[in-house]
Parts: sequence; C-alpha cells; structure tokens
Amino acid sequence: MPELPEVEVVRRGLERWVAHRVVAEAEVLHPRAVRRHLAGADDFTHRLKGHRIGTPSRRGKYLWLPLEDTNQSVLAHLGMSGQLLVQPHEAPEEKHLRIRVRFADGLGTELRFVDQRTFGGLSLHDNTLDGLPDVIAHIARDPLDPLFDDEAFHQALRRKRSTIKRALLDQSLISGVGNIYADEALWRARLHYERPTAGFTRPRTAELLGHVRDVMNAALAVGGTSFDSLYVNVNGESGYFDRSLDAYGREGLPCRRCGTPMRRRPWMNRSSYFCPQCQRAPRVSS
DNA sequence: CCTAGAACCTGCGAGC
DNA sequence: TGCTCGCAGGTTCTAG
Repeated sequence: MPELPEVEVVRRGLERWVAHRVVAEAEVLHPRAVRRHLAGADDFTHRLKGHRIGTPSRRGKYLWLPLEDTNQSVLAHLGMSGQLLVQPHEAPEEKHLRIRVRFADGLGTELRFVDQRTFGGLSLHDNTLDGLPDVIAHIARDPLDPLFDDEAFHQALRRKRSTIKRALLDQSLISGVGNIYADEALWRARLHYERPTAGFTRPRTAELLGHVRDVMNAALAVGGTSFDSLYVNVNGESGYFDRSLDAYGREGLPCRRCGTPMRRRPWMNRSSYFCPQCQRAPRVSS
C-alpha cells in the first residue's frame, strides 16, 4: 500500500502484532523480494534468526523493524503491490507469497510479505546514528514528521527548475507523497500539476503543505485508500478513503467545487487528475 | 550537475 | 472465447 497513510496503517499493525516477538525462522520464496539485501537470501534469513523485533518505524513510504541488541533493522518497501500480513500458520499460502517469518512463541501467527509485481521487498541494513537504515539516509522527512522543515522545503522548491507535482513526488525533497495524494493536495490547493516550482511564494508553499497534511491525516483516520484487495492492513482489511477522493480517479465526473468535468492526462507513465476550471494550466507549459 | 523518460514486474478489464 | 492493449498506488537507472 503505497503512500504514507497506507504504510502508516501497516506500521501500526506491525506495532501491535509483531513488535517484541522473537524470530524463529525466515523463509524467502522469491529471490527478487530480497534483492536489496546484497548479501543474498541465505544471509538475510540467517541474520534474522533468533532476534527480537523492536518498535516499527516509518519515514515516508519506507518502514523498518529494528532488531534488538543489534545495530540493524529489517527495511520494508511495499512498492506498488506489496503487503505485510499477519496470518495464522494454517492460512493457505497466498499466490504471491514472497517471504515468510515465523516466531518463537505460541501466538499461532506469522508475518508474510506478499507482492504481486515484486517492486517491493525486505532487506537488512545497519542503522545510522539516528536509528535510520543507512540506505534510506537520502529520503527526506515526511510532512507528518514533527521535524519536517517547511522553510527548507520552500527554499528547495524555489531552487528547482521543475514543476510542482514532480517535486511533490521527489522523495528526497518530501517523502510519503505518491500519485493519489499529490493529485488530492493539488486539487485542494487549486494548483495545476505543471505549475513551475521556482515561482512559489512562501504563503503558497505553506498552503500546499497544509493540504498535503490534511488529506493524509484524513486518509489515516479511515484506514487509508484502497480500491481493491491489493491495498490492505496487516489483517487484510481495506481502508475507506477512496470514498472521499476529490480528484484521483474522477475523470469525467463533476468537480466537487465547481461542477466542471474532471480531466485525466497521461503524465510520467501514469495519470494526473485535475479540474480544468479550478486548476488552470500555467501560461508557459513545457 | 540537473531533469525527463524508460525500465522493472504481474494481472485485470476493455475492446476487438 | 481469446487475443492485444492500456493501465495500476513506486523507485531507479539512463540519456540528454
């Protein structure tokens, strides 16, 4: 479940159902799921065994499980279709089950990484001094992080010679925003996705960040966005925010503000949804 | 250095 | 019925 609210829903589930348990055995069923663990699948399983899981953390769309009494964490990225599920041992194997982790306790459940498209995966890394897996040191803080620096983000926008949606999706500037929440925040802010970032004023940046935070918090409150069974929490349940989307997926439907039919435009191998009336294209579009 | 675009995967629904 | 095409919530590498 790709974007920040969906990943945070998963993190909370792991905190409740997986934290403080000791790994008995891990099993890698598809090598691609551990490709970011450069030492390979055998090394991954060997190093997990016998360690206790600490409190799960998250930055943007990445989450990680610290291994207590080590300086390492299991890093997880869900990619486009990854799921982390807590399942009873006897539950039938999912079609795209890639990794299984069993625990040394009598709770009767195991952790499963299921991923249809295999863009996601698990890997083990050393932590930096702030307790962050070293390979994601370049990922910016996310907008729900109390230490996110609004002013630094604004200055970064001004320096870029790019457009606003590209910047929102740039995980080294601001993390956790993906295609859905970018379109939602831009609709709320009445900004066209191809607005150049260089001309952003401080109030405009502040307003946009406010909308990013509002839409993510609203989604989080109802368990995230899921259009289908691919995006679920650790118990396999869907969130409800798809009912509250104002832009994403609403091609041809009336804008909820002005009634103008919403449009979809191919953009960066995906789509951008916007209201042609409320979100006017910049005069010089590149 | 920077930015834009393609590549990486599998499956589903629409259209022929 | 069955084929092909376009599309899907992300990241990363390459070309310019």
